[in-house]
Amino acid sequence: MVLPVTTDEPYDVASVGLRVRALREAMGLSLRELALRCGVSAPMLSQVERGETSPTLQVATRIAHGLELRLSQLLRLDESGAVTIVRAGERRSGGSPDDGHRFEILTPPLPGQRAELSLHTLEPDGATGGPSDPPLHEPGSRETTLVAAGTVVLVCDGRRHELATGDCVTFDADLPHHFENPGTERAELYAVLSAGLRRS
Amino acid sequence: MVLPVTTDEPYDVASVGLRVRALREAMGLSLRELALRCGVSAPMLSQVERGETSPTLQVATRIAHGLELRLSQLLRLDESGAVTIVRAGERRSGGSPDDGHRFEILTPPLPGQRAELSLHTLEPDGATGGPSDPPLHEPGSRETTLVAAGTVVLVCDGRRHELATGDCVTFDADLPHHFENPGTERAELYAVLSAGLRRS
DNA sequence: GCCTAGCGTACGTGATAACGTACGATCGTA
DNA sequence: TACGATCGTACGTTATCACGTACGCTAGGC
Repeated sequence: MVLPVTTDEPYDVASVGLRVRALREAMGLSLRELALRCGVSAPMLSQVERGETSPTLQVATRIAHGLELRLSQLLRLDESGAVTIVRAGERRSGGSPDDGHRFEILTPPLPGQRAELSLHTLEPDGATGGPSDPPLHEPGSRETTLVAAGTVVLVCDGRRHELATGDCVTFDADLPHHFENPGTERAELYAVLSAGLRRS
Repeated sequence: MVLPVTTDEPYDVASVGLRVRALREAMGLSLRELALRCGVSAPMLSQVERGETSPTLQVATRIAHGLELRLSQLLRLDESGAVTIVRAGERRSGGSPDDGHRFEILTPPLPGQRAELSLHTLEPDGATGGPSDPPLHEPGSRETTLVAAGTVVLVCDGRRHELATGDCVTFDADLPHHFENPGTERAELYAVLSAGLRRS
């Protein structure tokens, strides 16, 4: 297998320090106060904030807890602060009329995005497909799908789950899965794919 | 200020090792192969996988890259593997008829959830409210909202953004914000709150 | 003015993370 | 059966993480 080795370094470790400092100051805490809260020495915190050292997962976890968030939250680099709007007519779309599955992606194609929202349409009488089609493992990702219209069947890891209009299902997206529309009317699905970038 | 110090340890560091091993084996890689990909020695990887050591953020980042994901993705502990369904009639709901804002939460109330999906209804003629109401900073969280019906105005950090049916907006949820419905018909919003647990 | 209290950071020590090497176990092949 | 190849892990050394202490600094108080 090839080794793509993402050359772009999404977050350099130093930026974590800046984030820690910003969060700490936003909470009005001093280094020693935060040190007490999380059980990490104040000098250590100082070094981490200045990027002079790379903390252990252990202490990084404690630091995150002291800031009242999870380590995975702390490590996100989303600097993309502003408001981004995707107008109804500007959606990225895909799928094919052949198999009766079409979809539109409602979130912007920015890197560092945490959740992707898409609208899927499944034609009646057995059309199959869905948010993350055939292979698409994307380890660690998770999917939430809302049935906005019609009825569908989710086949996840070999098990079938019947879903009616208004039902909402959450599952690990790195398991093999797909949706089917056994009904006689068109089905619409809203899918939230979280923490797994669709490598566009 | 009080120090709530979340007593529940959401993820123990050891579980990261299990996840690394699972992902590596899922990709069909040996310790040495992964070692080459990410620039971390094979013995180190072995120790991390067995939870015998807590890696530095630096090497943890490299390990994550070797597994083709971000560190924040790797660190999520969602062991809640299975499929969870919230039926249309079983939604958690809230809001008040007084101010014209009601909502239903479509995702299950499990801890470790990465994205929360909710459906909001804003009555016409100036009803205000929205996904994450008044204070609710939740540093680091991010929100995606789709206008499913009607027209609304997002006021985020003092700036007004007009949104029509089908428009989709993404922004940092830790900024002060709310939605208004200046129109004459009821508005419906789907909101995705990611990486910020609504502390229920 | 001085003195105390708080801040963030330099210093030196002990703990340990990370490396390279080498060992037994396992497997496919001759 | 013996062999080479590869697996995962134990070992010893070096680099560095993380601690406690101590320093210079900037404010408020008597």
